[in-house]
Amino acid sequence: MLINSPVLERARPASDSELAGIPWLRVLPEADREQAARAMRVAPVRPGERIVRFGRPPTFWFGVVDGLLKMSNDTAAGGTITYTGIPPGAWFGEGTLLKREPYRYNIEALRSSVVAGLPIEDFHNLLDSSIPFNRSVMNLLNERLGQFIAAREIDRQTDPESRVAGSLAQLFHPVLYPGVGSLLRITQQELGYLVGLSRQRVNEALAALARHGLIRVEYGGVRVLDLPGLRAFRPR
DNA sequence: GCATTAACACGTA
DNA sequence: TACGTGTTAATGC
Repeated sequence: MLINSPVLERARPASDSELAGIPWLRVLPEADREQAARAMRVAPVRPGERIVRFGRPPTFWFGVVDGLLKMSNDTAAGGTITYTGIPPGAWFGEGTLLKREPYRYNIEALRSSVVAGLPIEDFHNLLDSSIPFNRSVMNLLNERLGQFIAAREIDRQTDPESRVAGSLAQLFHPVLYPGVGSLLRITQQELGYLVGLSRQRVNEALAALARHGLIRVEYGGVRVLDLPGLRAFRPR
């Protein structure tokens, strides 16, 4: 059953507290919710380990229970393009599941994480039978479309402060990443990987954003104080 | 000029 | 102890 997904070979059933952290489960009628909960698998992931591999057929709809993942692609030139960080509460991969085509990106853990997976057949069963589930997935896709437009805008900013501000604001998205809350657990090194800056430059940018009262830098994380301000940050 | 890597001291989990 | 942070110095485009 777990063919093609090495990560979830170590899987166990989801605990009640893990299930409680999954927003789309709550919109389902009880029978559907219980079936999905039974089908759900949870597994730990080591730093650097891949959850999704380019070219592999889709097997699960994935969610981040805890930790931090990274979506990226390898380039012909031998480099890596990082698209986004994936923090707790995120669910991803539905596009690939819908098309039943191979994954077009890699997803790996930036640090020790816990990942949940709903098997593809259960995902399609819910899509075929549940209007609340369809609404929830449609809402997710809609929010994500907004993310992509915002990401283009962030990419056009050249100064490090704006890029760090924009990338951070994305990670605090309350609908896409409901597990984050106001404190995002991320090191300055990890943020550097996501934004494409050195740790030292990220440190400097964070200090600037903190001076503006937009965030507070904490040990091993960043607390957001003014999300709209962070989203709108521009250098002066 | 500005960002990067390297290096170090210091504080925290 | 191991890791994350804050800072400085040297180097490169």
